[in-house]
Amino acid sequence: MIERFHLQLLTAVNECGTLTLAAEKLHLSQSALSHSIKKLEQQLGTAVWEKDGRKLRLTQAGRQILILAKRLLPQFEHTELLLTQIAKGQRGSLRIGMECHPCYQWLLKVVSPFLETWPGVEVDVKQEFQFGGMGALFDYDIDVLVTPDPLFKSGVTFIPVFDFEQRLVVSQSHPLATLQQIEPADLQHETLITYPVEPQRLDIFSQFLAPAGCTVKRHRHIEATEIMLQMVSAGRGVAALPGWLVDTYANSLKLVSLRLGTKGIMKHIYLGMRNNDVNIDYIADFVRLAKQTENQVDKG
Amino acid sequence: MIERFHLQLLTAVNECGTLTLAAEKLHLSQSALSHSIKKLEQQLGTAVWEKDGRKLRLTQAGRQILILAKRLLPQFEHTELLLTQIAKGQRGSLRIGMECHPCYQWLLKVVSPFLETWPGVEVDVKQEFQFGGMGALFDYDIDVLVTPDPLFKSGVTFIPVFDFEQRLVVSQSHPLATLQQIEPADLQHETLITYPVEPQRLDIFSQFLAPAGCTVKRHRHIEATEIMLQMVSAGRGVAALPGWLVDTYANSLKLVSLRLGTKGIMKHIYLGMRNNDVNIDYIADFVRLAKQTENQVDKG
DNA sequence: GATAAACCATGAAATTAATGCATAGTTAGA
DNA sequence: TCTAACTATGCATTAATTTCATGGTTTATC
Repeated sequence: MIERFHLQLLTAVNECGTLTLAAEKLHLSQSALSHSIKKLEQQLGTAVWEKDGRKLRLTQAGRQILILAKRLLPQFEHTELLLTQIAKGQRGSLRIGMECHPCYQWLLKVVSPFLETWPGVEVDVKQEFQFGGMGALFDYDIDVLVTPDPLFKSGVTFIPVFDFEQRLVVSQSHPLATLQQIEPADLQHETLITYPVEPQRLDIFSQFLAPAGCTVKRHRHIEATEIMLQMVSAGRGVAALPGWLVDTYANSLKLVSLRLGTKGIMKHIYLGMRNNDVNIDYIADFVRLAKQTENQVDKG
Repeated sequence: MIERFHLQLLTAVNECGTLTLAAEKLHLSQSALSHSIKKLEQQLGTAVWEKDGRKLRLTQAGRQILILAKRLLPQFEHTELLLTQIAKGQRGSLRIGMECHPCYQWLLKVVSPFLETWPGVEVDVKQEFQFGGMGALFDYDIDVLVTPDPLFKSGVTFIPVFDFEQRLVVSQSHPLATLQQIEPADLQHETLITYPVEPQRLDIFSQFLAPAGCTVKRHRHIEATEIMLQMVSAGRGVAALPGWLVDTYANSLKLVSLRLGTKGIMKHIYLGMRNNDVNIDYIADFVRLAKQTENQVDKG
């Protein structure tokens, strides 16, 4: 069996020229190396060096091992370096799961500084999960879940990072645009545009229309946030979206956002992660950065 | 320090799923593996697996090591396979040094069957040596020396493999072409074409012209055998070459070869090799094949 | 929810391997 | 022929690996 030590041995002897000097370099006795060589040669069934006077010359076999050493040793060392970085929490992978469609815009603001601070961490964003966001977290498909619906189970920690109001978006020329606030009945003749998810996961249904026993004239699905806003801007329908998100497009698309009900629908975005991971440096920092964005958004 | 054993350990656990089964596969106890893992993790400063119920899941660090394992283990194994072949004498390198210009044609007849018999042996032919063929042999620049001038020194063995007569080549229309044999004085008005080496290494000078105190009208150097023969064919000069070599071109180039002196110049090609290498299977076989060609050439 | 089965972890003892010491055996060069 | 500079080797020592026995956890089953 050729061991890593043998590769180092070959390399050292090759560089130093003699066993004695190689032994010094490896902080071992000349005797130890001599014994190692003898054992290796016995195992291989072939000499690694042949003595030429008081020098050692590599045999054919020895040359092959040296070639192997030159190729493999740097790879060992590279991986070990990587591992010390992982151990120090400087390197890893952060797979973010999104259970909140409009939050994508917000996420970009968090990821951007994160990538700069943590060059060694590979970031990936996933949006579809076979067994839901929680399942993905438990199955190690993702490391952090961005969701408005935390499920406080053991083994997982949820941290609130961002509050916002879910508001109705209409175009500036829409009849509802002048109202102070929207009541469920106001929507009965409207086309409501939402993301293509089950209605019970949409607050405008579960917290607004359903409790009042109201419905809308028509319900349309659109995947992309920007297209959705374009449709609203064109008067093709209304949508329920985070206030801060609407604000960023309000001027350019001539949009107005309105409170839903008297108190408005208040939402919170949570970051969920496995308890074990909470103290990983770069994950803690991700949470910190996520919390910071709130202030920026409020101002913006 | 990540050792080869650790790579095997990671691989085995990855394949078997559990420590217990991996231990079986590696012919060790489950306890031994558990101890090894603990030690490795302490050295690395990071966990390799994390327990999930009664299963083990690789950590980020563990995944890196597994990647390393998948890349390095096959290379270890490949080299070990190579070494067993070297140990059995099935593989190696045969660097042939040529100190006999025209023998190149002959060498091809030896190398061709050799390559078929010894697919694992890498053959290389070298023709120029800083310190002569013997020096190259002693310096391990070559493994076999093809030469007509053996130097019987200790440490090196020379084996005669091939006899031939050095003859004068002239074109069929040359005035000398009708002679039974050539005497030194016959060449005094001729242009002699030779390989570009020192005259003392050319038999026609050292064994034929010089002893008789004769010279030629002109002496030209040409490197390539075939061009040399073309020149002779065109009546531009005469040359001294092995009889068998001339025979192969006699018809196509309208050449005649003539005996030099009454007894002719008889030559022997020797294969020289280091004593240590004489018993290496493929080198012994190379000598055997070299001896065989003599019969073929005689007939041809 | 008790029980058995399947795992992994651990301490201590036993075994095995690696290492160093002292020294002998070579070789090269003065 | 010496000496300096190496490598090889037997033996004692030290360190490591491995096993054994056992305890603890988790999962599945009745």
